[in-house]
Amino acid sequence: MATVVTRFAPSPTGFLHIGGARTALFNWLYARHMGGRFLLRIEDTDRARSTPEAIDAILKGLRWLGLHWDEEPVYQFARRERHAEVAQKLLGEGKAYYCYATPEELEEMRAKARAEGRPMGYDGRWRDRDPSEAPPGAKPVVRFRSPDEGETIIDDQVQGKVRFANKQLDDMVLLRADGTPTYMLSVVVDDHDMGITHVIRGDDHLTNAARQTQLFEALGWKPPIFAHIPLIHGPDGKKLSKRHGALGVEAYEKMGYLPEALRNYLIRLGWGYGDHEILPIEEAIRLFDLDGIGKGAARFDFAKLSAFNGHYIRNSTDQHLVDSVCPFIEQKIGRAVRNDERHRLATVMHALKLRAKTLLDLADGAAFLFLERPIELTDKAAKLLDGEARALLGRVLKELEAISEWSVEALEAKVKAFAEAEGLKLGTVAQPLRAALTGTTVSPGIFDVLAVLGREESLARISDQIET
RNA sequence: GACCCCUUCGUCUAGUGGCCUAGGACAUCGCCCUUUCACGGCGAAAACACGGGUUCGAGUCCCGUAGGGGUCGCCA
Repeated sequence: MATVVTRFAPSPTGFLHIGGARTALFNWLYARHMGGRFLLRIEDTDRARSTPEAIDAILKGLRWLGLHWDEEPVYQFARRERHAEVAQKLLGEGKAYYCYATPEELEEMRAKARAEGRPMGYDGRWRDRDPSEAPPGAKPVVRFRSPDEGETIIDDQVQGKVRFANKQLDDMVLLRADGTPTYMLSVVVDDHDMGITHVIRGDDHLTNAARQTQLFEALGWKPPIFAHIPLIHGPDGKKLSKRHGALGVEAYEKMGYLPEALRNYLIRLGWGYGDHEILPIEEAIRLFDLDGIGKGAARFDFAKLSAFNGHYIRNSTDQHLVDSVCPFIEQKIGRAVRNDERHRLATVMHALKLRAKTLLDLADGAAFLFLERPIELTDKAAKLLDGEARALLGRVLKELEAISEWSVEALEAKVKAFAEAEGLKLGTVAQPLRAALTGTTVSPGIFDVLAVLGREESLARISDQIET
């Protein structure tokens, strides 16, 4: 059995969007599962729209997701000579021909075909005409002489057997008038030359698979095995647009999603293995297979992505989270996080991470550590600190000042004893403390907060509220 | 318009003719835990698009209808 070789072949006209990321992921997973190779090919033959920035964004996106490719990426444009050579070969064998039809003529053909209810496309008018009849000075394109009878069958690993009547498929352009190869030619030649065995891509390419199969056959090459995966839709079932999630993966990074969570979410979107939801990458590699891919389009759901993200955050080590969240905190506070602050962050991370779905949430949760006195109160916190609560804080302050060992255990014992002595529920004491210490009504356990803030800062924040 | 694909809870899915009184996850709602919010635990509501067949028996097979999507470039 030959080694599996898959590829991801983005065109660098924009960032790596979520659909592309999933396609890349499936190709990567399949190659890893089969012990094969995963190659990267940049389809940059559209010179007008391809940009180095886009290439950069795509490579960065793949790396962030941990989808490392084997070998050097192939740049399609660099292989144009080879593509042209193949077109010449076809020309020589009569399997392709020069076509001098003008854009206006083509437009006319489409209009006519539509009116007559026929498949739209080129009518083959130069298929059998002698080039000597060419209009003087006109630059021709090279078209593929595609079979006009019979059918082309794709044995798709996801969609099953899909049949196309050959007469539905018109003669596609192989070489443009300027001599550069088109996508249709380039993919076939490159997939062949790169030894690609499995083509896993969006099902918007399903019809292309038929045309490409014809080309493979004309060239005497064996077509790869195809697997056309359904597209991802927006939450409304419509095509994914920017407002729903057709964003570059770097946008997800900025929103505070972990690459492992996005990966897991993407795996589950359109692929299933029984009831498995949480699939760490090694597990995914072990279980991934083409026949687990669903046929229906899936809708993108941020809520579920966030749920996965929360899971991965809770299961990350505290240190890893400190490292990951610091850039978000620095963004918020507008300065670098100091070393002592990192240490303090690490001591409450175990509590913070239970409360976060994203790194952005985590940064919000950690915000109280970075406040400058006197701290500002949210409306809810301010409302909670009425006269009675402030008076209570005064009495608690005395207790806390008397404490000798500023530890979670000692603080807890002290405050609990105080509440009991006052005949109060712990919450009645804890909430005003939380408001005074964090400026909010939501935070990790109050003893964790006291402990991480330290004696001096805690006492100061509390007395700030008593004095006002 | 032509061709192609798709259709199980709101969403992602399990289900490959009897195990389905249709399972899980997210979201929603309720309860428990509890110093807030989370986390965690328990529970509820919630789906086989529709119509015909085939079969002793259909979510599972076939046909049709409806709805959704994709493709029809000298873009990829």
